[in-house]
Amino acid sequence: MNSDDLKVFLAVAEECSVTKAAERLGYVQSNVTARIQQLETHLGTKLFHRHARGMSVTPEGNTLRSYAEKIMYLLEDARRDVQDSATPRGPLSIGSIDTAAAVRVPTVLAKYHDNYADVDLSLVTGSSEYLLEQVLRSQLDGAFVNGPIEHVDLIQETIFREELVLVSNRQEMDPAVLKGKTLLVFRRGCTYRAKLEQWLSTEGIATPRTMEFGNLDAILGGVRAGLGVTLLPKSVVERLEADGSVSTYPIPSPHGQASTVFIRRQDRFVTSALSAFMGILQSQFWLLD
Amino acid sequence: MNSDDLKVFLAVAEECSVTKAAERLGYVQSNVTARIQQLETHLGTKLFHRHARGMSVTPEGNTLRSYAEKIMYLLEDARRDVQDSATPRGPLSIGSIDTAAAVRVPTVLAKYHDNYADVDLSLVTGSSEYLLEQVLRSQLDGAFVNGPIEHVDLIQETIFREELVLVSNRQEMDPAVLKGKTLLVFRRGCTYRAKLEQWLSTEGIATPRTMEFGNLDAILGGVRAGLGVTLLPKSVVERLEADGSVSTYPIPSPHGQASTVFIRRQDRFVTSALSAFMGILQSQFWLLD
DNA sequence: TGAAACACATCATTTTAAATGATACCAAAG
DNA sequence: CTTTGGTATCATTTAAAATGATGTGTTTCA
Repeated sequence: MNSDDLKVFLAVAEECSVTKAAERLGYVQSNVTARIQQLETHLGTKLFHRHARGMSVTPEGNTLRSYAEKIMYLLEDARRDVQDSATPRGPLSIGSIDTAAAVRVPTVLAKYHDNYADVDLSLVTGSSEYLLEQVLRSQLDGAFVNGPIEHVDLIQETIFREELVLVSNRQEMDPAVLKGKTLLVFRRGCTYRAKLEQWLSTEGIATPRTMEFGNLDAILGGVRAGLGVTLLPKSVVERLEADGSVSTYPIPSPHGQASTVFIRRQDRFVTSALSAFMGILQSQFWLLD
Repeated sequence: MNSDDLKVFLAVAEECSVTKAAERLGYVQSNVTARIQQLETHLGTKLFHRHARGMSVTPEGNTLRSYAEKIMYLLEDARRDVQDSATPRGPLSIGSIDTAAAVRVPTVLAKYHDNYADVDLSLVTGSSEYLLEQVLRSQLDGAFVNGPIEHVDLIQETIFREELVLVSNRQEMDPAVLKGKTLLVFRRGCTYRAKLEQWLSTEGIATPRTMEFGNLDAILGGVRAGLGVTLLPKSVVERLEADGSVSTYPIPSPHGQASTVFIRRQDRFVTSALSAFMGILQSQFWLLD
């Protein structure tokens, strides 16, 4: 048994399918079948249940899986640690929630790129839940998400605190106008929506109807068109408010506070590229807590 | 890079020699050379310095080495964890210092063998230092050594406490007789010797001359032949004392106390065979502390 | 109910990577 | 200045992995 066997095993375990795993690995199906069988023979254990829809891991397979994952991470970290020279280079994948990506993160990225041009930087946006998952799977080196996060495998550092405001195209703003209004929110995992509902329940106002949008610009477009109101960090709408296209209403504490944290996997090797990124964060923002 | 590459790499790193590594792995030298070169090319880093006497790892090589060791252990543990069925079987290597091997351990081994005949049990004797090293290298599943041990990678459990006594062939025994006597000790790493010296310094008696022996029987033979005296756990010489061939003199506390601990690697998978062994220990002795 | 779609298994064949064996080379020790 | 003890090179063999075509069994749905 070696790490290549485990790589094949893991692919099948994750895809629950020999065919899909083969596709992902760039192999032909029969090869993957053969290698799984070989591994099972070698260990003297059935690792998968076969059924018409695909494969599913047995308890023994599950045991192996946790080892296999650790080994894969170690192999990758070993390569990085050996190759990583002092000056940052190579790929760096950062995730960000849409709101942070709109106002805070761009300046960080710009400064980072100025200083470390050899790093191939990429930014992925998505919901906090999605980004968290990606960081856990080591698909992202780190991500800005809504905090606080509770997870043993992650390290979080609070980067900035945001003041949440209700945003509308009306001139005067008042919580009461929410009655009968529609709330425009992100599709999934919107932390702000939960905050709003908490607040409204203390105000004795019923939760408004909601419309779900896929991105920030769509939401802001909707607000300007009078489609409804939304809840966003003040910093995101500051410019729009200044030129009069929207008006805002601050949410009182504690509901009006949101923190953005930078998360990364606790046990993975920190590349010099990532280390430098965190350095920029520290230099640009007070690291809170 | 996969775990097979790392296995070859580790062998060379440990042997400081391609030739020896090849021998150990059952390969031909040119193959190992080629694979190391390939690995270096792949990582873009020199992993070894070449000199006339062999190879030595570079700093980068050293970095890789720690990862490689972890990965090797994980691979072995994965196999064990998946294969290990509830009923203990397979190999179990236990180490023991000579004194414990003489009186306490045999009964444990006997009982273990009675209960778990399918386990292929082996016992290695040696100094505490040697056994500790072997356990750390996972050459032994566990070992009885003189405690206490301080090591983050090891778990220790105190198994029995021994009362140390001076052993002589004379009838009357007194610390003063040590003057001008020779002390018979084990070659290296003898904890008892240190204890004796501590005690003697409080008694104001000069450290006696010493003779070094390789095993317990030789020491006891020497004592009976009037060659000198020795310091051993009371339990070891109880039988000899009863039949009158030696006499003993107890060392007062705290110098006269020695504990025997069972150590095992902290982070390795505990096979059912080892688990059962520790179960026997618990049933036969009070686990102290 | 039967044909299409889907998924894993089997097997003969090809391809690739690893291992071998012979030899060259190099530096230190004698 | 030759032997010894080590690594590097390279043509060749061998073994393992990957492929491609085909078989078998299950579900889906017309």
